[in-house]
Amino acid sequence: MTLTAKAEETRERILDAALRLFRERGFDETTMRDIAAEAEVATGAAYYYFRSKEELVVAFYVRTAEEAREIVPKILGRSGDLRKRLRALIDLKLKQFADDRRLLLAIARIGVDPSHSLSPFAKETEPMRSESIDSFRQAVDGSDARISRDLQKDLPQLLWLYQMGILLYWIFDESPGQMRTLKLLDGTLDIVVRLIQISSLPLMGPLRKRLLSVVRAIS
Amino acid sequence: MTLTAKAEETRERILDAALRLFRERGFDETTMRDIAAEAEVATGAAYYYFRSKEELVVAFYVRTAEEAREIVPKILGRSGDLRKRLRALIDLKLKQFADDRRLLLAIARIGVDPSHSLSPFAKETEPMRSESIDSFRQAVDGSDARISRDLQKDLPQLLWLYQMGILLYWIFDESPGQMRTLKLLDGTLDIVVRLIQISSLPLMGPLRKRLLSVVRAIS
DNA sequence: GTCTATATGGAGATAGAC
DNA sequence: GTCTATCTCCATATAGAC
Repeated sequence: MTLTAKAEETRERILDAALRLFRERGFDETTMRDIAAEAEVATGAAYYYFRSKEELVVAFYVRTAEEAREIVPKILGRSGDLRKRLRALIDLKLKQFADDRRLLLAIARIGVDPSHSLSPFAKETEPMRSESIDSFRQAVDGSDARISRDLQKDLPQLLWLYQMGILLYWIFDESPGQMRTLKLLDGTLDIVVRLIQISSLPLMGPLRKRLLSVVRAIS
Repeated sequence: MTLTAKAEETRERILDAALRLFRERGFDETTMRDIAAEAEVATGAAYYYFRSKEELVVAFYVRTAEEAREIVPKILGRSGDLRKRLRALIDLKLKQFADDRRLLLAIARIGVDPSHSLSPFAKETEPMRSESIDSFRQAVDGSDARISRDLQKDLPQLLWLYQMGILLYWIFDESPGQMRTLKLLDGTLDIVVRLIQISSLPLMGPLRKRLLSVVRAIS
């Protein structure tokens, strides 16, 4: 998988050409022929580096994940408040994708099919997924919220799922400045944090255990 | 939109041929040429009646919705228990689609894109959607559960959304007999009903109001 | 209105040049 | 290993026959 310098340059040229065209005219409106022409290679060359058009979008997604790796520790250092920490993580993602929001539509189409190898839920994308889940683990563990031990184990995954839901809503949110998503985020994040606290009360043990056993049975 | 008898027969022949082939070899593996050939018409004829391959799946979906219209009142007559009533509605859908579960994958791909005219969330499919939501309204209204008035208004839509989530999970559930979905249903339905009851307590007014205001802001 | 014959344009595959 | 030229197959469009 290690590429020569020349190959690496060709690959980057194709990816850049693709992202440029996707931004200009949209994913569906851009053909692989267009991309190859823009990068000044034959169509087959584009397929040599990216097995499908969707894989170009995934490559973009991977780029942002690499960026995030460096940023996450910084933004988590700012506060111990769980709500703020979660908000920081989600805001980062939204910011990273802000200019290419519609592009994620292509990923969303794949995303609903977990058997597709490029789905965020597929085995093949496990490394990226667990890295993302792990950032939620950091957000939880480093916070000053008191969370029952059993919940603490599965919470990061649940929060990641919550983030995916928010992202999905955002992708299709055509309200000005996507303010509907911001409202959704404002409203639900508050509820989520409150539910975490409520369900961590000893009184809530039975309901919490039931919920967690369902979560474990299906995931 | 009223078809002559002959046209109606052709349309049915094409739809039946399509569903037969979809079942035999799957949606992606069946081409419009295959379908037209199986129905003994030209490719264009298939497109005359169905604007796209997906529309054939939607036609199937509409068939089951028509069936359901007669069955729903019967199954809701059997018990006043909210949990049982909701379970009956969801079980019906699962039963109706049981033999063509994988076919719904084609709808799921569309489904995530609310701007697609065939999405269950699109304006164009509003009649079907509201009929389905209305069956949940019947399930709630006719039950013996005590539900706060404000929640009662939005609850049917929320329950419909819950059902869509279950269906989505089921479509991709490859466990034997889809028992994972049944576990998910068993576990979550219990929690859902309990949450409805808990949140209807006067004590929960503020949290409930916050939740409902979010729901209204985004839908 | 109902349908056939034929055309178009794109995703992806492949043989083989270098 | 990198890449070009060319091919196949399909969804969908369209002109026009009946």
